[in-house]
Amino acid sequence: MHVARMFILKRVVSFGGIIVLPCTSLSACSLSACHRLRSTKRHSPYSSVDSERYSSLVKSVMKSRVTSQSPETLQAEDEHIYGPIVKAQLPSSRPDMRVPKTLHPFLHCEETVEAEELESGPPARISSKRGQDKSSIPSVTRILQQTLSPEQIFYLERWKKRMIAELGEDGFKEYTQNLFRQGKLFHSVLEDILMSGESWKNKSSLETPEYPPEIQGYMKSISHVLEDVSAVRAIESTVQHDTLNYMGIVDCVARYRGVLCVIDWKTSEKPKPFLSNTYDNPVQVAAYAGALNNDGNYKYQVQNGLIVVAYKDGTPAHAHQMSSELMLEYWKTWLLRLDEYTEQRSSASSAFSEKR
DNA sequence: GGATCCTTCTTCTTCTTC
Repeated sequence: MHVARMFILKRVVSFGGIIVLPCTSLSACSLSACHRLRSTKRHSPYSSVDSERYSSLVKSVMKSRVTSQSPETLQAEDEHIYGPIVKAQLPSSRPDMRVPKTLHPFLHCEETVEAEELESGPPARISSKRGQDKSSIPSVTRILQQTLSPEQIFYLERWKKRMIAELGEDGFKEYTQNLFRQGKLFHSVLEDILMSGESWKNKSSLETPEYPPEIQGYMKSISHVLEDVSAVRAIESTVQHDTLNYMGIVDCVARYRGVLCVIDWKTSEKPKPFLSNTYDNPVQVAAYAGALNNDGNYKYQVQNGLIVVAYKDGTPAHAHQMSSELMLEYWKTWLLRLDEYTEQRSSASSAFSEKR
């Protein structure tokens, strides 16, 4: 049976919970027809079906359920329903069997400086270096954005399209602006708290009226994580890799349960109970740590990472601690992304000079 | 002082039945 037709059948089956006749095209089996079927009498929905005649069809549909849908098949199906995705690329899986061109070390030197006196002063806050052409130094965020996998681009476009269909262009714009505003507010309040020494530990709860109402839930969400945070060394501080030539801003460097970590705070609408739910966040953290370790402004090394996902309803945040081994793995992934970005840039610039 | 940059988020199929 043709693959696309199979999906239509599958979706129809799930829409109405009714087995319908095989159809040769979407027009022959429109969604409105399905709704009509759905709204008909509820008693014994299978009574009108010649089950013997369609038993092989039913079997084949059921058998196909073990096969997961891929971006290719979803795209074909979505194009029937929503029309083609404007920026769609042919998705292909990217099994990372590749190795970075150069395996730059994650740490600047093997001996990690652990001098206690470094922890005594206030947290560092190095703002971006002045007097340099910043446009020539790409940021971690930009590199990650420019090197998203085709799958990521596909699912993000698909999500955007669905959201616009639901909220409209303006509604979608407002929705994303609101997400950004909340994230920024959360970060800035957290920054103040962490700058204030460890006074947050004297509070029984971070859910106090002094914080803006829209982020009180997030503060409650992270309160149990903050209990384990100590010795804050840097907040919202610029890091720049001396040789790999990229920069970024780390949210926080502190000890979490006694281990020095690069900490990244995130707000999320969906629960992210596993590290694998956080998409590129681990790569981002490894990139920051690698930059910090190779930035002359910082006299210490950080081998571990922590991603904290906070929730608006106050549900306890998920804190994903990354071991030094895991950080090294993500460091390699980061180096690959960096290679990819460099290749993109060089091919773009050579195309530009050819044009001229 | 204005312009620009970084960052802030968003993704992974989806439903019923027991």
